[in-house]
Amino acid sequence: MDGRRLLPPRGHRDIGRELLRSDPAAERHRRAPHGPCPERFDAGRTRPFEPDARQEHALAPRHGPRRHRHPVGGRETTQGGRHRPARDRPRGLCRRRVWAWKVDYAARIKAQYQRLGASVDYERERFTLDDDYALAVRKVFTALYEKGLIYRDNYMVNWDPGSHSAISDLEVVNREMTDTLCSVDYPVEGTDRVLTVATVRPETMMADTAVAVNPKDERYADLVGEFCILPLVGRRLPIIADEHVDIEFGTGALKITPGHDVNDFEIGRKHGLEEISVIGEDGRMTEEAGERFAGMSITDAQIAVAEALREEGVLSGEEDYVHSVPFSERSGERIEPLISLQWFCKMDELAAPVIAAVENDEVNITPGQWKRVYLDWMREIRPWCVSRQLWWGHRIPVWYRGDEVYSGEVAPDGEGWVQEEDVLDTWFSSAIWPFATLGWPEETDELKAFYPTDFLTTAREILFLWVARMIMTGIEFAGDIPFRDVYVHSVIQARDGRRMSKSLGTGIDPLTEIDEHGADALRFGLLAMSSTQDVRYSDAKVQQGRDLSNKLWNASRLILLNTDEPADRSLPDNPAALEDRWILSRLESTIESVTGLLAEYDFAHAAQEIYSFVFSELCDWYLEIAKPRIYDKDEEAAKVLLQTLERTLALVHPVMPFVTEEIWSYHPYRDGHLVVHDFPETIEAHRDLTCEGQVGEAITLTQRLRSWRDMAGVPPKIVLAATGGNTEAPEFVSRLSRVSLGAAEGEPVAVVEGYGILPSEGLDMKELTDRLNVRRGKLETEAKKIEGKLGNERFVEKAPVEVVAEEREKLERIHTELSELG
RNA sequence: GGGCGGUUAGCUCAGUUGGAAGAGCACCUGCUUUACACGCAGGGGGUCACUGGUUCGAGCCCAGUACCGCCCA
Repeated sequence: MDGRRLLPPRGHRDIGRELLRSDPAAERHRRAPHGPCPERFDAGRTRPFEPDARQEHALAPRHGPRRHRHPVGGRETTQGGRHRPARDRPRGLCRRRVWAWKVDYAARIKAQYQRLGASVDYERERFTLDDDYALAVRKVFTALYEKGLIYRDNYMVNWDPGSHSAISDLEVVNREMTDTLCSVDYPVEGTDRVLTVATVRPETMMADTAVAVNPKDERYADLVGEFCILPLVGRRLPIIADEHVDIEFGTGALKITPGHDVNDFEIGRKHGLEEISVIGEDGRMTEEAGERFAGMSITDAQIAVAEALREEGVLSGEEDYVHSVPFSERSGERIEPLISLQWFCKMDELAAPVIAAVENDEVNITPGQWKRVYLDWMREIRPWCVSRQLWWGHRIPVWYRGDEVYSGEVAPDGEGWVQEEDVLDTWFSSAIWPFATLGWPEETDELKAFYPTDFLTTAREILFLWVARMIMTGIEFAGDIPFRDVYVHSVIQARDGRRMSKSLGTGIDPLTEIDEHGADALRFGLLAMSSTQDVRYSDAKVQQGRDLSNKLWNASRLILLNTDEPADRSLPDNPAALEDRWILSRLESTIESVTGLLAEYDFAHAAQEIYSFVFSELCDWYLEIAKPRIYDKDEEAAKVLLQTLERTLALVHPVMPFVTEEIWSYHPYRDGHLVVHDFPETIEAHRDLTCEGQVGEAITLTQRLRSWRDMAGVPPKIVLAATGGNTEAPEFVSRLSRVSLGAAEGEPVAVVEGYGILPSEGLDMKELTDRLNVRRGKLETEAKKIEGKLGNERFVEKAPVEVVAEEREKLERIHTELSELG
């Protein structure tokens, strides 16, 4: 290991999100000669190492929900249950459990990465709660607080009644639900008219503070500015105009409940409406909901409120309504949008340089379509809720004493200070991963050497949550972007096209796949199958990887068991044998192509190139052509074989590290491990396009002869003889086609590519005639098509001359073959 | 409701600027050829979702339709 990598965090439970693309890409960077900035990489999902949702869920209920907030700095809300005492004992317990878990989990992750063959520095690990990392987190928080970018406020959050915490958008999953859409009549004050509103959540109506209509809606234009009366409660609600209201939906009148609906909250703030909460953080109705409903669960309240409305005769309609409803990924409970006292970070100021960095291509996002998606999101960015009500995590570095509030890296001097109970959102500490892991805020050698990094691979769902925030903090605190390239990897779906997910049971465990097919096969398969942004898991591609691994092994056996180490390894630029020049040239083309594809992060095509070079060009043709010389211990052949094998192994190693390293250990040129061997550079002198053309023609000739043999039903053992034709054809054509060219004179029974095939036993002339007739039919159809084209004056006139000339050549070739068929 | 992606061989997917439809797997026929049957050779198989348009020429460009998927609201 070269000591330049950081431990990629987090385990691979499912590979749908966890492709190893960073590894081959990193190796390309590492081995390719490049500038003074060495690289490091964060592999895979690389969410910095923290307990995940399941772990937290397993911990939290055991100690009960934590609900203690210091009210300083924010307006109190009307929800209940927020003044419970702090529970220090559970925090301590939880912390110990998390650390025990961390030790165990870190070992598992490490083992998984090792089995997958990730080329990282296993000596360097960082845990987000390490002392120095935690200090960096506090420093960042304090700096943002002092700049006035972090503040405390009552705001709408995704409240998870199950885990008793605000949760991030990422942890919210939307599901289709059928609910009852209730139409409720709100009488308009001072008239006998009613405004009918439609809602799936009648139980929140006690928190209504307005009714809104679209300003363009003529039906209600005269009512804007008037008031209506909230049924059951009797409160006066202003009728306001807001463009957000959909004229087509329901009656076109929308009840506004700023305390319990995200959109209503925004509208409420815009119009300065009162924010009332009737649902508590425990998921039950509060006293604010009125005696009749207080204490009820939301489901019970829904039924009870509908019943009450029915009694009053204002429930004018009920129908089934299918819509998507947010649920917590942590607890499985339905998310309650609640107004809650939380810590926020202002984003506008921090986002501006991030938008600029991406717009100016200082940070490239691949594939390009994500750049726009990313920018769209960044331009609409909202304040970030950074506080969480969990037992573990980075405790917010804020202390209270009476009305005083202090933020700093350590507790303030003096008596009576109480630290904030809330902890930071995991993405807050993750946001500084690229530089905090390198020792920031100290100006360490690592920081100087490795920051900024070259690239990051990531999943698209955390492009905003994490990647954007890393860029923000990077620019703000480390003084530079954290990486130049962001590669958004594709999502592998289950074999049947469904999303991979534990709850659906559609996950695929990479370790099981490795047990069955080997790590090299899995790595190859994942690269090969990930051509587009959403692809199905393909067992066939993993099989292909296994086949490639096997092929490499066997080809190497042929080479290594039959060659002696040459006294002088160097090769002339132009070896005497045609096939030697050919394979060297083809290898150069392949290296050039693969290098280019890796640079573009086109891993699927890179895998394809490698596969076809090894199978087709190296094994099927070159090794077969060279076999006699291999067995004869031809020295120049040995040099070509050993060098070609060496360079091929180095080329394939990033994709298949295990088998290539193993083969390398038997290679006479071995000098240290392959993992630190240079990625092959192209050798221009080996390029020989004339030779590639010549051998290409010889290969085509061989294939035509073989095909003809098959058509004529000639048994494999029989060697045919042919006369005439091109006397320049390489020796191997005769050998590989089992048609001895120019070996005899006689009256041919057929002509193939200008060679006259002589009569021989085993020739089934009947079979041949039948099949040749089929062939003739095809050629004639094709000839007619081309003749039609060339007969079209407009084609000849308007198409480029090259295209027309090409068509003429094609036609000529067809006529030649037709005449050969006789 | 808004945005994006997809629809090509039995299956999973390629197809660069418009110029004779490709790969892997599966299938068929041969082959115990001394690296490899996880192999070799040969072969069959496609109205490129549908409709219209641009063009000498469309899988590719334009408009619309249908179905599938993802993201956001």
